Amino acid sequence: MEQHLEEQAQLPQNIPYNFSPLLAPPSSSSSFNPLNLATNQSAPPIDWASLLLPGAAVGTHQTVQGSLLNEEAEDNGASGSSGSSNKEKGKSTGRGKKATRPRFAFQTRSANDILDDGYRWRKYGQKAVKNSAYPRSYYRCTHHTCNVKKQVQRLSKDTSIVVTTYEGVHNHPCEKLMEALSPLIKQIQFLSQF
DNA sequence: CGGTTTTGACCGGCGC
DNA sequence: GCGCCGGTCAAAACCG
Repeated sequence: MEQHLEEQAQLPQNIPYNFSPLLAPPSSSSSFNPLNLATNQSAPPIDWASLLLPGAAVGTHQTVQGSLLNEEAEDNGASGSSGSSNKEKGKSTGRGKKATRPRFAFQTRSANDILDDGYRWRKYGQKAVKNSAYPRSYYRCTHHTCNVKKQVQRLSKDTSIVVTTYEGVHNHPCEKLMEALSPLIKQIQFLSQF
């Protein structure tokens, strides 16, 4: 099933950016848009790495396009149980009780496979996919309370394009972001006391 | 020495 | 039922 690459080539580029620093678990719906990302079609592409880390010299890369895919999946807290891993991948269509784990993918033009989004990832797998000459890498967020996953894949057609697919929402703040924002926050707190 | 990457095995879904 | 294919596990290697 590799057709979804073609699908996302047709979807509009509404990037929800489910990034939730200091945000409670998914009880409240997340149309949270911390950086007030304009989704104007005339807006220039966003250089995420430059936003998140000013000091990082990560070559030239730009977000080509992104898409949102909703899929039913939910975390099972039991992790590390060796032997048999019970995965309930229900194909139930009517029961939408579980909060849909958001999956969103975007393509990036970059010479570097791994773009630093401020979170820390641990690679747990790599597989060769059928229609691509390049392998797909699987990453997981290193926070134990957080089971966000992402996969990175380079297009065989255009080597300069990297497809990154995020799955899930972080339930913890991003350290690098907080670090970068802390002077601003302090300034705001200081100013707000007058 | 602790965390991360590597890499082959394993497993489950799906199509034939 | 079987084989392909994609996702994950886990042990060993690697690295700061």
